[in-house]
Amino acid sequence: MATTGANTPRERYRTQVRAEITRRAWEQIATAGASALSLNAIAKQMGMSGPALYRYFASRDDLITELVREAYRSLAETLRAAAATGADLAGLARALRDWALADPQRYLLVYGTPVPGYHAPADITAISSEIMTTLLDACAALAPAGAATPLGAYLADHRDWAAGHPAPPEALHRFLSVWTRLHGVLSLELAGHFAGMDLDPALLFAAELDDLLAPRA
Amino acid sequence: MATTGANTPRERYRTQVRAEITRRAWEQIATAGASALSLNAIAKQMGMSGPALYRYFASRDDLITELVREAYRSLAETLRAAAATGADLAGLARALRDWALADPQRYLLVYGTPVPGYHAPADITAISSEIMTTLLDACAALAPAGAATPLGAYLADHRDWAAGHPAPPEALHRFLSVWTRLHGVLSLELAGHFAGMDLDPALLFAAELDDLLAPRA
DNA sequence: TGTACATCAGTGAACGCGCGTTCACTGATGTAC
DNA sequence: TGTACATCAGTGAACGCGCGTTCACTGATGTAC
Repeated sequence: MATTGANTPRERYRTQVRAEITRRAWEQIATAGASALSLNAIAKQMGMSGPALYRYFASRDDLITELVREAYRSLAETLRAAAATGADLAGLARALRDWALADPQRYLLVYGTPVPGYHAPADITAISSEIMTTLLDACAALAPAGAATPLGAYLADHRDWAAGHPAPPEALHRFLSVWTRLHGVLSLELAGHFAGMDLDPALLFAAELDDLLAPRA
Repeated sequence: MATTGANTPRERYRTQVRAEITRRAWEQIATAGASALSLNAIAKQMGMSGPALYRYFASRDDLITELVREAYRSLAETLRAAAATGADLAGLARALRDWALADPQRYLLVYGTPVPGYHAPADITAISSEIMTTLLDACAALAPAGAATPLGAYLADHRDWAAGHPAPPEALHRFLSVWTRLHGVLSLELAGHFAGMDLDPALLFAAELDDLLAPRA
């Protein structure tokens, strides 16, 4: 018996309904943000009574956790797929931006303002490090990132988060730059901070990426 | 008559109570995030009945707008004060980080996940551009930022957001880099994404800043 | 193939809660003569 | 200085709302003999 159920009609039905619930939840989040998510509102949209949803999710928090999990999984899969088709770091960066723009609130659910006190379950942090690994691979595959840096030296001693990845310290450094810098442009774009500035965010993102890939002095 | 009231005892009392309301509101936001902010809860904390607050704020949205305004003003003032004491770009960056760490939710209220559909009043965007101006000044005061870049050329044609600031295109480019990159490290730090990675966020921030100030190839 | 039983999706009523906001009011503070 | 009036902070009751969640239930679907 596969643990990945969905064999019997009942199991198929269950996963179908669960999928519809999360689909409507995403719509709601896209419209009004994650804090406005309401089980009752979703039930009403589906023509069901509120309590019915408790057959599928133990609580509202449980649903949100599942959404966070879906978001991480979706991003991990998107990057993995891009890497599988031979995308380099630049390609992964573009895939990241496309993924973020496809559903800004989904990106922000993962990388945006956290709910104070919320702690993600362990399996989610595992997916998160899968994402990092994919990007780290792409960083390591690039030409050497220039001279050793002070931060590189520090990272040589603090590389547990890389989960045994054999990337040299310079690649670790590059990964952190890529992550923080792409997130910087992207999150300001998604938050609308470039609106009204008559700037094309795509150009800012591209310029950031070019600079990240350019050789250094 | 100064429009900056607070002359009569009643006016002084009014501004005092308003200040206490916003102070408690900040405490609440720091504890549970902006979406959990509740007028009734603040009133209860102050030993007042809920409706009493309507003497001071027309609505919950009104209070939140005032908090956003306070946050922008506080940051503008912090940077302005640092610049006034001769701080260069690096000094302003450090002042920014200190300000953000002093109250993470305050930073995130300004630069974090936006509430879909919320539009800030005009006076707030004015303060926002004051912040940009201060940073832009510091960018322009630096040694020339290296060779002209494609983005610099683009910015030469899209500089309305700089509100007539005489900075050369390279300085505009540098400002955007500073803004997006510092925000990148800082927001990931505040969101707790470096937690569990055994990394010192201060070092990441410092490395980002060093790289921003280093001369380019 | 048919019958007895178990599983389980979904309902409707109900609980308790806290929310934002309005309204008519009391009582204290300030103002004008 | 004292009195009449206006201003205004704060109260308490009330409205309507939607929330998450529980519970006992009905009825359909699946399982075992």
